[in-house]
Amino acid sequence: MPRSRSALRLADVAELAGVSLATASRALAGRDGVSDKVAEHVRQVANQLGYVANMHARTLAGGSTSTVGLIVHEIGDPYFSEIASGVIRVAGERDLMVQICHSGRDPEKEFRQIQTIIAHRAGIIIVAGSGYCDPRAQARSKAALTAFQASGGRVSVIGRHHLTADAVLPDNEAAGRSAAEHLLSLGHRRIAVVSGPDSLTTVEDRLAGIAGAIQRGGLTWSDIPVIPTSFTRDSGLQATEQILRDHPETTAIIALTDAMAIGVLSALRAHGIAVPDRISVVGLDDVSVAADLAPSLTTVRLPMAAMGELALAMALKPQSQRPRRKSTGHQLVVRDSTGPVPSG
Amino acid sequence: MPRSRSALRLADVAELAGVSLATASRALAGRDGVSDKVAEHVRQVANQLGYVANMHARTLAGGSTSTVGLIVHEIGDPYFSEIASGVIRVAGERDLMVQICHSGRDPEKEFRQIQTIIAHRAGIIIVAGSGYCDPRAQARSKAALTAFQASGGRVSVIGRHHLTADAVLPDNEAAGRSAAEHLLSLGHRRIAVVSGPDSLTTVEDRLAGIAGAIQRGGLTWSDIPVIPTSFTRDSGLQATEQILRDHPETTAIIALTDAMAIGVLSALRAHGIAVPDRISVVGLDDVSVAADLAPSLTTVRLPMAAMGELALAMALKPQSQRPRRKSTGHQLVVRDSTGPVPSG
DNA sequence: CCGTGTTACGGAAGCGCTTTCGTAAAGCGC
DNA sequence: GCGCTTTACGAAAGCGCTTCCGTAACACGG
Repeated sequence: MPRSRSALRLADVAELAGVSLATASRALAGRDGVSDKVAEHVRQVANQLGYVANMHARTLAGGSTSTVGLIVHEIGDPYFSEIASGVIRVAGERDLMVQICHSGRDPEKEFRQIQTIIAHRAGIIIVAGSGYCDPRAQARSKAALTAFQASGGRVSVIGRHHLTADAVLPDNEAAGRSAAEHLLSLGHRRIAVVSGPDSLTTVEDRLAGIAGAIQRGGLTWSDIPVIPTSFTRDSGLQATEQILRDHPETTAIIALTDAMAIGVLSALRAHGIAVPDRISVVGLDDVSVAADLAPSLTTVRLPMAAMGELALAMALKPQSQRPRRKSTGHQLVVRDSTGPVPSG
Repeated sequence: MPRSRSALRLADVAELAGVSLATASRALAGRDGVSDKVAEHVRQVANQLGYVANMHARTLAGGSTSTVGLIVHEIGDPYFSEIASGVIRVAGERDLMVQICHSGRDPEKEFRQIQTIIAHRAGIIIVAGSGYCDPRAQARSKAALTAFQASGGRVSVIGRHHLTADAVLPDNEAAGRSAAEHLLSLGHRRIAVVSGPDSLTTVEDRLAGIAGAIQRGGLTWSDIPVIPTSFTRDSGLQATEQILRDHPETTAIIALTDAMAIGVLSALRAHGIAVPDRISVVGLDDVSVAADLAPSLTTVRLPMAAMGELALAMALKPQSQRPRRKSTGHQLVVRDSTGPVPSG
C-alpha cells in the first residue's frame, strides 16, 4: 500500500516556532540543551499544529524503537488473547505499540514472523506459548532471536523454550500435579488424560506433573490412558468419545487445557453422563468462561494476563547477565465439575 | 528502549553481490530494470546472509507502509479477539503487520491511540467496535482520521460510526429484532432487556431492533424494562438481580451481548431459577463459548472473524468515490436457553 | 555507418529525524 | 577589563533505503 504522506514535518514546526531543526527535536524529546522557555514554545506550536513525529524517521535516525512484537499461536484463543491483553496494557502505559502475529504453532511460520518483526525493527520480541520438545523445530527461530539479542534487541518468552532469553514460566508441572492430586484426593483411581500435541513442552510438563502425582498416589502411570490430540475444544470432544469407548470404567478426566475440557464436558453432556456424579472433569488454565460453564469447571488457574504483563516488564529492563526466569503461581480452583468418586 | 542495530545493511548485500545499491534494491523488490540473472544472484546472497530489510528505512525512503493499526476496546474480550483474529489472518497473507491497541471505550484514549498509530505511519487504520451516539465524543478522532485519509491513508471501521470511511456494518438492528421475534414467537410477553451503555450506537441499534419487534408483536416498548449497564459479564449478573427484584414476573431476558448473557445465566443459576423453564435467555454475538454453556445459549450470530477479514480486505482496495458499506449477515442460533413461555 | 530506442545498471538525491560538532553569547573570577 | 568555562542554539552529517536521472552498451532500421 502507498505511503501516507502527512505534510507536517518537524521542519514545519521548527520554522513556525522560529528555531532550528535541532532545537525543535531537542525540545520535543525533552532533552536538555534548550532553555525551558523555548522548549515550551516549541511544544506549544507542535501541539497546536497537531504534529506527530514520524516513527520511521525517528527510529532510523538512531532514536529509540517503540514497538514490541508479540507472537501468539492464535489471538482468537482465550489463553492468548488474555496474555495479549496483559502485554498491551503494559505497552499502553509506556507508549509502545504492540505488533501481533500468529505462529499457528508452526515452527516454520513462527520463524517467518520473527523475521518480519525483526525487519520492523521492534526493540522487543515476546514469544508466547509453548516451546517445542525437539530443539531442531525451533533452531532457525532460535538463531534469529539470538542474533536479534546480540544486536541489542530484547526477547522474552512465555513458556519453556530452548532459548537463552528472559522467560515467564507458567508452572505447568505443578499445575498438572495439582489437578491430578485433586482427583486422587477425591478417591479417583480410574483417570484418563486428554492431552495435546506431544511435541510441545507445555504438554510434556503438564503430563510430567500429572504422572508424578499419579505415581505418588500409588498408581501406575502407564496404566493411565493418555489421548494425544490438539489443543482445541473439538479434540477434547473426540478424545472423550474415545475414552468412553475404550475405557468405559473411567471416573475422572483431566484435560490439559480448558479449551479441551470444554469439549470433554460437551461430549459427556451429549452422552447424558452426569458430571461430576459419574465422571469428574478438571481442566487447566482457568480461562474466563470456565466459571460459567455448567457444571462450572474445576481447573488450575494460570494468571495469563499477568504473565503477559510480566513478560513485557522483564523485557523492558536492561538485559541481565544471565536470563531471568520468573515462575508464575498456579491455583487449584475447585468448582462443580469434580466430586468424589462414584461409589460402586 | 535502544535501537537494535543489525549490522547487516543492503549495502553489505550489494557489495557482496558485486552490484550497486540501486540494483540490489531493485532486485530484492522484484522491480524490473535488472536482468533475471543478476536479480537472482542478489536474492541468493541476501538470503544466505539472512538479510532483512529495515522497514523504517524502507518506509522513510518513500517505499510502502506495511503495517495496519487495529483499535479494539479490549483484546481479552472474545468479541474483539475474534475480530482481531480475522484481521491478522488476512494481514498474514499479505505480509502486513498488525498493531493492536486498546481504546477502553474511552473516546479520549481512542484518539491518543489513533495519534500513535498515525505516528507509526500505518497505511491502514481499522477501528473495531461501536461508535458513539454523540458525534462530539469522537470529534477529535474523526478529525484525525479524516486528515489521515486525506494524506492517503485508508480507514475502515467495524460498526456504525460518524465517519466517512469504509464500514463493515454488523446488522445490529436486525439481530436485535431477530432475538426479540424469537422470544415473541415462543409466546413470551414479559420480556426484560439487559442493555449496555446507551452512548454506543451498537446499543442504540440493537435496542431499536428489539423495540420494533416488540411493538409489531403488539406490546408497548415503554412497558419493557431496559436495564442499562456495561458490556460485561458482571453487569449482566447485576442487572439480572435487579430484574428479579423489580420485575419478578419476567419470563424472558434479552442480553445485548453474549458476555452479559453469561452473567444473566450465572445469576439465574445462583437463584435456582430454571432456564428455560421459568425464564428464557437470549444473547447476541454468538461468541465461541455460547454453545458450551449450560444451558447452551440461544443467541444471534454475528460473524466476527469474517468482519475483521472484510474490514481489512476493504481497506486494502483503493479508496472509492464514496465510502463502501458492507452489511454482514446475522443468524438466529436457537439452543437450549430459550423455550416456550411457562404456562400459568 | 549514423541516429534512435531500449535495456541494464550506477550515481546521487533525498525521506524526516537525531545527534555530533561548532560557535556565539553569557557568566565568572581575578 | 581579559581569559576561562558554561549555556543555548544552529549547521550539517548521517540512519538505510527507494527512486530519479544519467550513461554505457547493445540492437535495430534506414
